[in-house]
Amino acid sequence: MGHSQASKAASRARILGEAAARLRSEGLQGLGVAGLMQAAGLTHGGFYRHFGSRDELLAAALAAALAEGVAMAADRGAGGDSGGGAGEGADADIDLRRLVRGYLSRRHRDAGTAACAISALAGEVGRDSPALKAVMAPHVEAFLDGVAAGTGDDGHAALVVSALVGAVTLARVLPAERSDVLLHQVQEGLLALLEAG
Amino acid sequence: MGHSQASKAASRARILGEAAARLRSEGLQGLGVAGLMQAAGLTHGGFYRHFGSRDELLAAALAAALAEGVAMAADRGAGGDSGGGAGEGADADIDLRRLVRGYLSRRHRDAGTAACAISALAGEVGRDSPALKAVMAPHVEAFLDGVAAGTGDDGHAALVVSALVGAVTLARVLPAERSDVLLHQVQEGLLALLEAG
DNA sequence: TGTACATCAGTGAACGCGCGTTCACTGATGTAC
DNA sequence: TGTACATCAGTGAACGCGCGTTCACTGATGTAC
Repeated sequence: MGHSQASKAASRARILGEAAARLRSEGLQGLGVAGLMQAAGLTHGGFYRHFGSRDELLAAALAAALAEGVAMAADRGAGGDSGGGAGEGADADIDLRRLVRGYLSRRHRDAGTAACAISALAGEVGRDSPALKAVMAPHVEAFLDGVAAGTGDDGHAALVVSALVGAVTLARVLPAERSDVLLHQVQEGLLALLEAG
Repeated sequence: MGHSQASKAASRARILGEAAARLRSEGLQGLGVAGLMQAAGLTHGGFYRHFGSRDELLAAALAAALAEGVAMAADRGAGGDSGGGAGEGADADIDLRRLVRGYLSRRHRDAGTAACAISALAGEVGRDSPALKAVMAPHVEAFLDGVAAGTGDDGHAALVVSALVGAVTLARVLPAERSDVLLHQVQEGLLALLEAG
């Protein structure tokens, strides 16, 4: 076959995008080289033209998944719909009420492939290598800082972000009805908290 | 060799206890039959005298890990020290302030083998089989109910439990200093919330 | 109480399988002349 | 502009390895007489 430099970059982007999606819906352990390459329309042998090892891919894919979350949060802050991402406030401030409602929506809970990488993977990453923690930690800090910019209080931000992540995580374990109730309760609680300042 | 019925029960208990510990510190995927049996002082072949399959073990070990959490929470409620467990209020009410302080302690964050199974495994279980979710869900509900008995408000309980689980999960990803700060901030926030009622 | 026997917890070698990784190869791309 | 050549993205067979699982076997346990 033999392909151009441009198509190599496209392949890499396709592999990373697919890997980020699989990471969010299947977890760190669910990401296999063979299946990933097949999903990207390639054979497994070519993988090593793009990444030195599966571990290297994991770090890059986690970074990609987290970066997409930032982009999604930015979209939402600018008036996008509900759903997945979480991340720094960047320059534009986050609309906190919108964030709370979107993050604690059934849609985000069931998003699978499109869910926030922090809530989907923090548990596993916390048990994994320092390398992977180092990839995720700045995004968690940026998320905290972004919310703090909205609340004007670091302590409140820590509570809000923890509750967001914990609630979605627990909601994915509970049966449908109770899960919906939990999301709604935490949503109400956080909105009241934001109201009170 | 050949052993008595009493020693079979002891072996099973040893296997399950070791499995529960490994589950909490390594996650669902970290639990291998060979390593587990070796840690229990047996060879891998004997595993199938106790469990029909690895999946069956997983369900039993998850239940055991969660049950130990209930016992730990009960101990704490009765005046035990800080640390791991979370679970239903059983009959005795939970001391909520003590729970918050213990759950959000560095000790619990770093507990590994002895950490609360809900915070350690909820992320993975939420992505796993309905069978495993069905094992964990009642414990999450009991945890919520136990805290609700203390707050007298289901909504507050949902927020508190979500924040506890989310904070510990995020604290395991962040570098030491920021992690400590996060735990402290969420602790303060929740204690203030409990104060306000 | 002592003897013969069935049971079955535990052993350790072996299995099939899927994984991450390697490698010889192909052929279009991009360059040198 | 056309020709010769090096590069290297992608192919697909093969590898070693560890996993969950199976199985023939051992020998103490517990029972029947």
